[in-house]
Amino acid sequence: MAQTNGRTNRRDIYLKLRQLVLTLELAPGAALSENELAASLGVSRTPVRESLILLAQEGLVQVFPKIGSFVSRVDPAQVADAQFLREAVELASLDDLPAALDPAVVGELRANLDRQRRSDLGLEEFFDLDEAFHQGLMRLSGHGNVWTTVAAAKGHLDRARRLGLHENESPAVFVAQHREIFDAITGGNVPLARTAMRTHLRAVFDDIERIRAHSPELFATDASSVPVRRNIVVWE
Amino acid sequence: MAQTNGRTNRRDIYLKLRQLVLTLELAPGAALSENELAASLGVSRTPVRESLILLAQEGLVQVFPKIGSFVSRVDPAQVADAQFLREAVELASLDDLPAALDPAVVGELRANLDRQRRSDLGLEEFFDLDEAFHQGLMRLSGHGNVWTTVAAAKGHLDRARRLGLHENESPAVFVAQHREIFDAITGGNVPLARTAMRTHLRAVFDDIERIRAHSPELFATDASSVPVRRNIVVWE
DNA sequence: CGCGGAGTACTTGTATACAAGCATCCGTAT
DNA sequence: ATACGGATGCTTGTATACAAGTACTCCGCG
Repeated sequence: MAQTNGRTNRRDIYLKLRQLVLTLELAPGAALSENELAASLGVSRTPVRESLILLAQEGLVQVFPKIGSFVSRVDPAQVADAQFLREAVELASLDDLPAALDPAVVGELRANLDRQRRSDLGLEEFFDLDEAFHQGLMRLSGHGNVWTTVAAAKGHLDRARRLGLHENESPAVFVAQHREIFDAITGGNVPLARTAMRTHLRAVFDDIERIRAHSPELFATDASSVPVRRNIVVWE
Repeated sequence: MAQTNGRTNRRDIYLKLRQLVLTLELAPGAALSENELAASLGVSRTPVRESLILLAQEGLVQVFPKIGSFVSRVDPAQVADAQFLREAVELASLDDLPAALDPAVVGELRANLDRQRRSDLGLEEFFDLDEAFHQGLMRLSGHGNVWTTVAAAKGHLDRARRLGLHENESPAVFVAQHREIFDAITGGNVPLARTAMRTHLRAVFDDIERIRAHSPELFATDASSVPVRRNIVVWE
């Protein structure tokens, strides 16, 4: 928790850039110029640069000294790592569920699921609800804060998921799986919840190779390859 | 993964400060001044400041705008979170062990264990070996890179471990547990490995309350409490 | 036409100057 | 003696100037 209490430009810019990267509005491989970003955002290089450093630590951007900064391409290895991490954590979390579930969180999850079933659900709305749903499950077992770490590590996975859903059918199948997991948990059937959770988490992951064949330019090939310096910074 | 290829002052300073915090040479609660650190290290504020921002994101330091920066006190909640995370990941890793273990890694682990059994083992050496041992286990199942994420998240846990061992007996019991885990793995007995691993990981954790009673000033009480501004920056 | 090299325009890394805010200490008034 | 207030010295946040290095462009030469 990089808590800088008072509102600072850096925090705002960090969150904004992070959002742009995760939503693919800043495409993998795109060149980022500290100067241009600073000019676009109406601030100096300092907060922009510090934000990029944080994003680099998360693996969302790559900074090559004296060369340039780039939105990192989706790295299949990092996607697999994030998949393993979240699966391990979320499954272990199910084993720590208390006998009496917190009714407030349960109600919140139920409301979340209701919104997921709305027919006019947009993609970004679904991702927000999905994120909140999984974090809520972690809170049920008292490990809500661990989700922060998982969330920080799964940037590559999230981008791959977005790629999959952008060119895929509706997220209806995932919504149904969410329901299944939730019902198993509230029904006290932990083994069933584990099975449903594992199935759910792997559903997205198994799609990645297909996506990669479809849009190879968004994926990393060699980890140390330097992207071309082109300014594709077009947004808003 | 924050790869800035060419050597930069920032990377060096970041690693140095991180080491000082994790080894408790910079005590929890100590005040850090960007200016003083810069002067001590012979550089300007910029690389120091950027390092502190990274450490803040890891939760190892806290930055209060216009007030000061402090080495974060050990937060029992974050220790518990890290414990849960590493246990989930390391146990799940055991389930992914291949039938044929990589002989190179196995040999490396064996050599590591031999060094752990040396009678003149220093504490810092033990911690280094311990870190390498657990990372090696993850590599056996092909999840070596995930250890990076776990390592980044377990800063508070590591500091608690050091506190425990500083005032505790020798790490001999942990070395024996390492051996037990290793033997179970090479013997192909995954269930036994899981049991041994869980026992091992919880051995340290269960000691924390005792340590806390002994040195309460190093632990956080209220998450939002601002430490006193005193310059105890004494090292080397 | 092909190729090489100097110039140039960009990049990030670092240092420094200034801005804004908090805390403490000290002097003054009550 | 005590309460209040302003000066002062610290802090981090931001902006900017400069340094070092890469890559591309373009012109001249073979």
